[in-house]
Amino acid sequence: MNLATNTKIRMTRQRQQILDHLSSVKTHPIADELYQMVRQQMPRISLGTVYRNLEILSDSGIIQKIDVGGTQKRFDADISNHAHIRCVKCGCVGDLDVHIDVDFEDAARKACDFEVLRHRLEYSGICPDCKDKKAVLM
Amino acid sequence: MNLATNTKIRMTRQRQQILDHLSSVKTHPIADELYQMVRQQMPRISLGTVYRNLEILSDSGIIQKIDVGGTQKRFDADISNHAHIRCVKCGCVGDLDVHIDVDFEDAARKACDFEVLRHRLEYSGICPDCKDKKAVLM
DNA sequence: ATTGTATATAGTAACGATTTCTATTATCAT
DNA sequence: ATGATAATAGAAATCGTTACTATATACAAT
Ligand SMILES: [Mn+2]
Ligand SMILES: [Mn+2]
Ligand SMILES: [Zn+2]
Ligand SMILES: [Zn+2]
Repeated sequence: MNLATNTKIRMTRQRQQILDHLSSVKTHPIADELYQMVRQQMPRISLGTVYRNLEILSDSGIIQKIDVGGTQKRFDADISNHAHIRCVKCGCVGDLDVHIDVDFEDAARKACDFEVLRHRLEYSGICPDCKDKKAVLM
Repeated sequence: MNLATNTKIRMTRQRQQILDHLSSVKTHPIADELYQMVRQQMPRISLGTVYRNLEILSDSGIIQKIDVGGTQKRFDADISNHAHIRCVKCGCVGDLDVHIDVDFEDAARKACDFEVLRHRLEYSGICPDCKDKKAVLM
């Protein structure tokens, strides 16, 4: 299951907490980070519940799962179309509103025999914090 | 260690086989697929050796490790700058020579506080084989 | 060709992220 | 309030990848 389903989902206390916490941050947390956040309010929640709900919420199109390399998937309550940049030093992920006026899919259609569906633009670099740390060491 | 190192590496029989097999295909195989290929010639090679050598070869800049989503990393003996497209049905990965005349890094620099280093453009779609299979079912 | 030594190997165990399993509990349309 | 269905906690399992270790190999110097 990968696209948004139109099945209505039950709103459990756990699911609501996960969604609330994810909505309140701009950091693109991994599953375990959300687990730690929600545990403050619900100490008995299980990590499996966090994983399952993140899956259900992203399948429903309410949040998005993002894969910017590295070993862990990240999650974003902002489902608008925007790019991401990952810090090669600390692994943090930031938003990036680049608007490049190019029809990417169309360009790709001319270059292969696939039925082109979507594209993803991802950046890597060094975040402000890590830039500062580097400066201190010099 | 992530960038090309200038340390010279020993050429073992195992390493040569892995490199030869990878160079002979255009399929962007995963580690286990290369393991199966090399096993035809060297039945005693261990999967750990395949993983270690793929790491060493990509650190040396001789091959590239590519991450196009999904759970497994893929490898490519073609180190030229080109994009990839992944089939959402079967997971196969194809090459894509799209040349979009845009300074991606520069566009990103204006949109965030990161020191922008590089970008990656990735596509997903349906490969020719899976298009045919779908047609047969209709 | 022989040697020395740093590096690589096979085989196996460990790891870490994610998924699956199952008995119990909660949601929500009726 | 009831009951059908979906969700939960907690634990075990899965799977890609990495680490460990005793033995073997590559290769530069002799
Ligand atoms: Mn975002
Ligand atoms: Mn390629
Ligand atoms: Zn950073
Ligand atoms: Zn396909």
